[in-house]
Amino acid sequence: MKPRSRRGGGRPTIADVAKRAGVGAITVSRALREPQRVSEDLRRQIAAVIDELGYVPDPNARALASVRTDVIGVLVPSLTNNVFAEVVRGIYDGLGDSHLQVQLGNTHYSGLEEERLLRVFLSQRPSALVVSGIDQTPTARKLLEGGGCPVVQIMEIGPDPVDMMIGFSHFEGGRTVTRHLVDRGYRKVGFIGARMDPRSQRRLAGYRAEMKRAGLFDPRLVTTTTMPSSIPLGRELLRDALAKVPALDAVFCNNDDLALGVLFECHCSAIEVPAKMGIAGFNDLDMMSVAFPSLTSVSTPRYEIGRRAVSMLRAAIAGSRPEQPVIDVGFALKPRESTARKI
Amino acid sequence: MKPRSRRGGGRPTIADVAKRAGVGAITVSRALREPQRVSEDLRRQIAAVIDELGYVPDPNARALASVRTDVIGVLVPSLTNNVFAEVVRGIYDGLGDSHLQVQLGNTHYSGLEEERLLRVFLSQRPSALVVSGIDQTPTARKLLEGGGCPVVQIMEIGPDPVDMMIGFSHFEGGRTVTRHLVDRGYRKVGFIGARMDPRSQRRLAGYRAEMKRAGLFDPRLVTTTTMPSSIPLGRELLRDALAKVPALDAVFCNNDDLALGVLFECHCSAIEVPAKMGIAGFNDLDMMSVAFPSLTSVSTPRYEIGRRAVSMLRAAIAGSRPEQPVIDVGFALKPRESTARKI
DNA sequence: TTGTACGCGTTATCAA
DNA sequence: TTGATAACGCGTACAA
Repeated sequence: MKPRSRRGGGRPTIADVAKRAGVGAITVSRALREPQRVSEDLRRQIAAVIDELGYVPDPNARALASVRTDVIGVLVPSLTNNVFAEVVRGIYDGLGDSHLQVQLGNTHYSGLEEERLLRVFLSQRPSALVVSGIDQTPTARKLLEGGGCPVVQIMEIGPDPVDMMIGFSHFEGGRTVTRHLVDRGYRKVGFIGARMDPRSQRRLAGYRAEMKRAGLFDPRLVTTTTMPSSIPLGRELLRDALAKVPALDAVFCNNDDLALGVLFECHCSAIEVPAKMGIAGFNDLDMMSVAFPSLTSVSTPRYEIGRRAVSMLRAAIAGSRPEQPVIDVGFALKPRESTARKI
Repeated sequence: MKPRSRRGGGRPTIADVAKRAGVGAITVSRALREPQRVSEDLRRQIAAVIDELGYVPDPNARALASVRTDVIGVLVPSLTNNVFAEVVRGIYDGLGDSHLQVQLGNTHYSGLEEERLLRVFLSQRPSALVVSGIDQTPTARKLLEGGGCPVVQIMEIGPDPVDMMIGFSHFEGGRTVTRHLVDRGYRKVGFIGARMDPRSQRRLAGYRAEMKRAGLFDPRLVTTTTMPSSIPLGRELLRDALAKVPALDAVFCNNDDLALGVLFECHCSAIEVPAKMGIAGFNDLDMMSVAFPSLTSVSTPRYEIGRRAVSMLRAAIAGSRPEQPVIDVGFALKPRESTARKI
């Protein structure tokens, strides 16, 4: 019989703490997770030994031995995108004093990558999952439904939640902006879009519906690309749009980056904003209100979505199902100088 | 003796695969990790069974049984900040076809939070670690040195690496921009800075050194805040700076967001750029070249830093120490219209 | 309130 | 090239 070889770096284990404190290992375990079930005396004693030895629980061993871990998996299509960065911030803030850990995954706007990450995350037995949007692949949906943990889909709402949902209607958002432009007297209202993920598509659908209602729709007014959105791209797309329709007098941009690019292109080409060109963006990043002229946009409660998503999950983990599984947080049009044309 | 209870969701285990394939569990394990050590026949057979059963290895069990996991921990001060977002992109791209996984941690510019995350990460026995900057707390430094895995400090270089380093001198960066402004004939050159993390501090030090050299330094030219950087904040800070020094004729902004805010403030207050106000930023985000007028900045190889950091780590994991533990990737001044004053 | 026995799924070690 | 056995560190079930 050989001595224990201690394959792991020789870090103290729960057994070391137990021996030193003169108690059973399970008591140490309990002192950590359910202090109220351990007597005051032992608790203090154990705490002292833990401190002395510098004991840190091994999360892997914990995960292996337990049915559920304390991690909540969060899948977003992008970390760079300010929109999701704010959602993530809301999520972290929503954690509060809970023991939950966040595991972040970046799907890069790919349904297949979402599937892959879902498998990776699910293999850790998370206590809850956050996924973005409502366009999961059938396989991903099955994985979510069979995951055995609460799930919340964020940023959008739709008729058929996997479990819970919190977001708003991008179709209505697109419609609202478009109506605003039309109401301001713009007639050749273009749509400029990048990336064109499902939410962008629905904003476009809202634009199209409203333009048709107003009898102003023309497919040549729509300029999109699947390239990632950026400020430089906004400049390019406006040039493309003007090449197709020189009489263009306003644009609804897919998002705020594009809108800022459009503004720069207008400055550079001496196109007056809002007189000769109305500009509206989407999401209302903080730069919109300080640009010159200030830019119209649609404010979306991204931070709140992250925060409330976690609240819903924490409640679900605790066993209480929400009365309302689908929450519409809405959005708010922010009319500014860039569409303030004298009518 | 009770039947195995199968606590974990009933997923197939390596033992199931082994039994079905008529081999030992360890052979399945090897077929997965070191295929060349398993005969062609068995390999195919095992692969078929894995496919049939839908077996997925449990990362926790793997981590528990192994000395090292395949994760590389990455600690950055912010995920929102475009600079670090690009570093992270470089890191992912640098992974290539390796089996390495990335575990991301956000320190929120806090040394204590960095310490905490370091403990969390280290408890997973990562195969390598990436940390940002060179200002770790003494405790964090000890943790890194005792972590038993390769470490690379990124974004900055300094005299005393924990292990490896890749970055550039922020002091020199600040100095270079300042010299550029002075060379263009600006005399009341202000410094505007937000957040003021260690790297910002060193850029400020570079500014100060150069201004003193030119005999132009005045503490009232410096306007900083610890608030997070943003475009709106750039507008505010310029107003503050002008209130202190109405004769201000140029500003070196801590970063590009502030520079863009400064530009908007100039537009709004009808201050001519670059004639009455020179503007320079730092990092050269893509918006800088398309703004109107285009904005001078300092291009920093963030993506490359991420990519090469991973290369260094992969080499170190494979056992080869770099000849050069500290790599200076430099930076490049990008002079544009915003500082193109006729001299 | 505390402890005992054992299983969680995998890999290291050593022998064949 | 393959396999048997013993860890890895912790939590669950049940007993005391």
